[in-house]
Amino acid sequence: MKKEIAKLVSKEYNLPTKEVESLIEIPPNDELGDYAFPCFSLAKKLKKSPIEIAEDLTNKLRKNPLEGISNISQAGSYVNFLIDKKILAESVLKEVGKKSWGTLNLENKKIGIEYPGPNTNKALHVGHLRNISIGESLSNISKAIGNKIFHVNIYNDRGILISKSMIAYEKFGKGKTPESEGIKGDKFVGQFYQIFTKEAEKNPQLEEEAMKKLNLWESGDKETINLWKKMNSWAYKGMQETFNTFGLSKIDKNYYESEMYEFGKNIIQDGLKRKIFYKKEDGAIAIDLGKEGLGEKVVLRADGTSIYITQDLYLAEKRINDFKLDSSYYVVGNDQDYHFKVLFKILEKLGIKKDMKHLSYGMVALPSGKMKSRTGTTVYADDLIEDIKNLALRKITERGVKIQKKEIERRALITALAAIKYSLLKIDIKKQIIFDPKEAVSFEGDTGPYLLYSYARASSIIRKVKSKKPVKIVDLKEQEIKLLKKIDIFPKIVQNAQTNLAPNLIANYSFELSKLFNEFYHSCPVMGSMEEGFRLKLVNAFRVTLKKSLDLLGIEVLEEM
RNA sequence: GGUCCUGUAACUCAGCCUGGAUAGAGUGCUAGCCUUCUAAGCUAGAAGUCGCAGGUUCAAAUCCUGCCAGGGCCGCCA
Repeated sequence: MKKEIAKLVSKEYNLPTKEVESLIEIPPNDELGDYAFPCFSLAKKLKKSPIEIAEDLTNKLRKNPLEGISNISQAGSYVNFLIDKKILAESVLKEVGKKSWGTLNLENKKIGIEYPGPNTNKALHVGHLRNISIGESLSNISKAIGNKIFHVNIYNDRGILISKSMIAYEKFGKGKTPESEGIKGDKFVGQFYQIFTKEAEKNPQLEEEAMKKLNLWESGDKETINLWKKMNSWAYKGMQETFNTFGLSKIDKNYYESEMYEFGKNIIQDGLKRKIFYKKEDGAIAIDLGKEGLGEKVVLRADGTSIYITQDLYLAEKRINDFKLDSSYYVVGNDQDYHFKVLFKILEKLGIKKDMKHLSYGMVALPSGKMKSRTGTTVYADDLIEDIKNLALRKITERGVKIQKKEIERRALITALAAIKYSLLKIDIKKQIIFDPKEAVSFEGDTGPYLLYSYARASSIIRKVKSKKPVKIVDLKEQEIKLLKKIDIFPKIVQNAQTNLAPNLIANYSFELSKLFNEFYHSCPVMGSMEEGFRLKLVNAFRVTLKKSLDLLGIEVLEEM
C-alpha cells in the first residue's frame, strides 16, 4: 500500500519512487489517516510553502483515486491517506491464515551464536538468565528470518577460580557431596569458592596454595585432576538442571577451556611471520593497536604460554571452520567490550574475520551495587525461579481454579518463566538492569503474565465460540482497526529486531499487541454478535501472531490460566 | 588520565539507528466498570526544563560538539 502511494506521489513531481517511499510516515493519530506524505522537502525544490504544496497535491491526487484508498486529505504541510479498512482486514486474515507466520526467508546465513559461557566455580545467577534470554531470543529471531543457527557454548572450566574452590573443598569439605548436603551441585561448588574468599582474607597463605593447585593441575597431577573432574561434574549437573528448567535450547557444540587453553600458538607464530605481531624485549609477543585506540596488547606470554586472547583467537577460527559459518556472534556482558574489540581487530588483521559481533549486554546489578559471587551477594537463578513460581502458585490457588496439582505446578512455572524472561528482554540489551528482588517480578501491567493472560483469553474464545457464521466485514470498530493494523506490521518488527539485534523490539510489540487485544475484548463481543464470523477470525489472527511473537522471546504460552 | 555505555513523569522503561504534526507505556495515586467470551482485565484523571549548554536544520528527545552525573573497561587474569 505504501508503495502504491509513493508511486502516485512520485508521478506528480517526477521523483524517484524510492525517495518518496522513504519519506512516507505514519500519522501520530489514526483519525488523520494511515499514511502521510510530508511536503517539507518539496518546499525547497519548488520554492513554495509546504502548506501550499500539500493543498495542491491533495487536489491533484483526488482526481484519480487509487483502489484501496478511501480518502485523501490535507492537514497543514501533510497529505494524509486513509486506506480502505475492509481491504486491510481481508489482507491480514489472508496473510495470517495462510502460513501462520512461518519463516520469512529474508536471509540465508549460517550463524554461530555463543552463550551462556558459564564458569564452573559458581552457580548460575540472574545475569546468566539475562544472557540466556538474549541468546535464545536472538537465535529464534534469526531463524524466523531464514538463517541457520548453530548454538555453541564454552565452559570456563579451569584456572585460578576453580582452583580456589578446590583448595576450600580440600580444607573444609570433609568429604561432603551435593547429595549428602542436599544442595544442587553448582551451588555446592560455588559455596566453596565463597568459603575460600572468606578464609583467604584471614589467611593470605591460601592464595599461594591456590596458585600451586593450578600448577599441579597444569602438570597433570592425578589427584588434582580427579578432584577437578569431580567438582566440575557436580557443577555441570547442577547447571544442566537450571538450563532445562529455564529452557536453554539444544547446544550444537560445547567447547571446554581446559581442552584448548594451550592452543592458538600457531596462529600467533603465523602472525609473527607476517609481521602483524612483534616480539617484545622480554620475549612476549604483542600487537600494536595504538592506531585503533586500543593500545598494545600482549597475545602470548614471555614464557611462551597462552593467555585468554590466544585461546579466543583459536576458538574463533575453529568455530568458523567447524560449522562453515558466515557469521559468528557472542552473547557476553559489556565488561568484555574491550576484549572483543581487540579480538575482532586482530582477526581482521590476520584475514580470518567473518561477520563477527559481540552482543554486549549490560550487567544485572542489585540496588546495593554489583552482584558478587565471591561474597555471596547474588540472586541465584534457581532461587529466583522458585520464588516467582511460588507467587504464581499462590495466585492460581487464590482464583480457586479446580485443576490437578500437577497442572497448577505446570502453569505456575510457565507463568514465572514468562515473567522473568519478559522482564529481562523488554529492556534494551545495552542497558544495565537494576534488579530488585524485593519487588520481584510483578504480574500486572507491562509483564509476561499479562501477555499470557491475553493469549489465554483469546484461546478461550476460540474454544467457546463454535458457530460457523459467514465472515462478513461490515463496519469495523476502532479497536478492530487498531488490532488489524498492529498484526499487519508484525513481519516488519521481526525484521527490525534482526537488523538491530534487539529482542526488546519484539517484547514491546508483544505488549502493544496484547494491549490492543484487551481493548478489543472489552468493546467487541464475539459470541452471538452480528460480526461473530469475522471477529472469530480476528481473534485467531491475534492469537497466532502473539504466539509467534512470544516464541521469538522464548516464552511458552498457556491455553488456560 | 584514555575509552565505551547510560541519563525521558514520583518509580521502571519505550521512542533515538532512519530528525517531522499535541513526547508514549507500565507501576504507584484518584475516580469508575464483573447476571454476557477468564477483573493477572478495561475506562477516565492528575503527573515531563526529554541531564546541562551550544551547533546543524524550515524542523532536534532523535544528528554533531563540549560539559555534568552514574556504570563498565583499559593485566604477560579469565
